Amino acid sequence: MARRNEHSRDELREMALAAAETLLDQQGSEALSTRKIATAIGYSAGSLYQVFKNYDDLCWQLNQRTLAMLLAALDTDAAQTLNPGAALQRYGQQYLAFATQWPQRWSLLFEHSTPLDLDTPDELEQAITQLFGKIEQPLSQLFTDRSAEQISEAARTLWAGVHGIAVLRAHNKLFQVQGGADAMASTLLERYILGWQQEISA
Amino acid sequence: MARRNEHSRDELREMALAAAETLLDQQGSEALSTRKIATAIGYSAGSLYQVFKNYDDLCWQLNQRTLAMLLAALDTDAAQTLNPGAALQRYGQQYLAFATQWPQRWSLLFEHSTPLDLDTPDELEQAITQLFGKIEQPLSQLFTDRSAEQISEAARTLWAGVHGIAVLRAHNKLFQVQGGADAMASTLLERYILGWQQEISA
DNA sequence: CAATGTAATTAATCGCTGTTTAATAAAGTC
DNA sequence: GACTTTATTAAACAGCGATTAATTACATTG
Repeated sequence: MARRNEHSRDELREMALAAAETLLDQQGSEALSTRKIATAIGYSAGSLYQVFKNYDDLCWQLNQRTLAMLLAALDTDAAQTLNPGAALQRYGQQYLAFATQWPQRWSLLFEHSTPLDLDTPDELEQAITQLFGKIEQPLSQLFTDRSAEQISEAARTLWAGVHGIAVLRAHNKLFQVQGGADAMASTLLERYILGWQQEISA
Repeated sequence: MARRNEHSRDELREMALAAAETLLDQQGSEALSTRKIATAIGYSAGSLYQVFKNYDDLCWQLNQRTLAMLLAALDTDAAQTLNPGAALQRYGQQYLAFATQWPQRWSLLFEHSTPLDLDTPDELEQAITQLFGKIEQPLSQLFTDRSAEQISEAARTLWAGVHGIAVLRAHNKLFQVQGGADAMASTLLERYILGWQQEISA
């Protein structure tokens, strides 16, 4: 068959990733496959290997797009105008909301573990660094007398905490109250900050 | 071939689960398969279906054993003699240590999401409830004037927080400092408790 | 325009997976 | 010893990621 140049390489890549996102959203990561993606865009499965190194590479590129979406979702300029504590609260709520809105994409982002041979792509690591940077900013406003390392560690701790809440909620069954995740993240952030301020004044 | 009754049903089940744990520890959950497990115990893959409903069921039973191990690891009576704050710290460190010692089993416990059709087995839910109970005890000692619901929510929040730290550490690359997880969990617990106490006195 | 070379696309194949089915062999029963 | 029951397996099925050879379309040259 081979209708050549009907789509450019980049077009094919974009079509495949878009189709994969749709399949992922509708059927979950378990049901995702090269054959289904290829069929969805009217190509053969083998053609995907001209655009992706392998299935793992395709997943990384999916995750990269998801991370970009997540960063954009946290990029409301409202965070700039709010006071630092409220900004942190807002980040937490937005993170949980993102995990709710895109459960499958968000889940793939963290369930897809690096298969030991290759390490995390640079662009993914940069996005994660960017994510932590967002949290460090209001934190450094709140704790001006703390070192950059302490701010960085606190940012990672708080993000890990909110992430853990999202993880447990995603795996159902761990919370009886459904609306509890938001409140839990809120108190986690509030009490951590209050406690840290208490440490300093002591 | 069919040498019958060489092993009882329960023996076969035990052999399969033990072999699966070895394979899991050595090669990870991705490499685990019914054929490999069966070969390891000198049986055919089909024989496993007399003891396990399906592969998912086998994973659930693996996870059940892992949860039992985790509960046992947290069952040091030292927690009873320590003051509440130190007991919580100890639980956190022991949880992180468990995730370090059994990375593959611990990972399977949370990566293996329920495939929608069947819900989490009762025995697993009970074990999780037991886990939360352990955390609630020192918390209720620290915060005697709080309601059971508030204690319960705090226990889940703190456990989610420590769990999130373990998750991020397991997926490598998210922390530059390797020994940082312990310190992060420690400060998370300490500052949360301090902050909560501050809330009360206010 | 025709011939050649090149690159895209696919059908077929490989080895793997979980799962089911029919055949087989051993044990229990009368 | 004959018959039933049950454990066990080999074989098959559908699907997976990945590779390969063949085919088809395009581009380039003479």
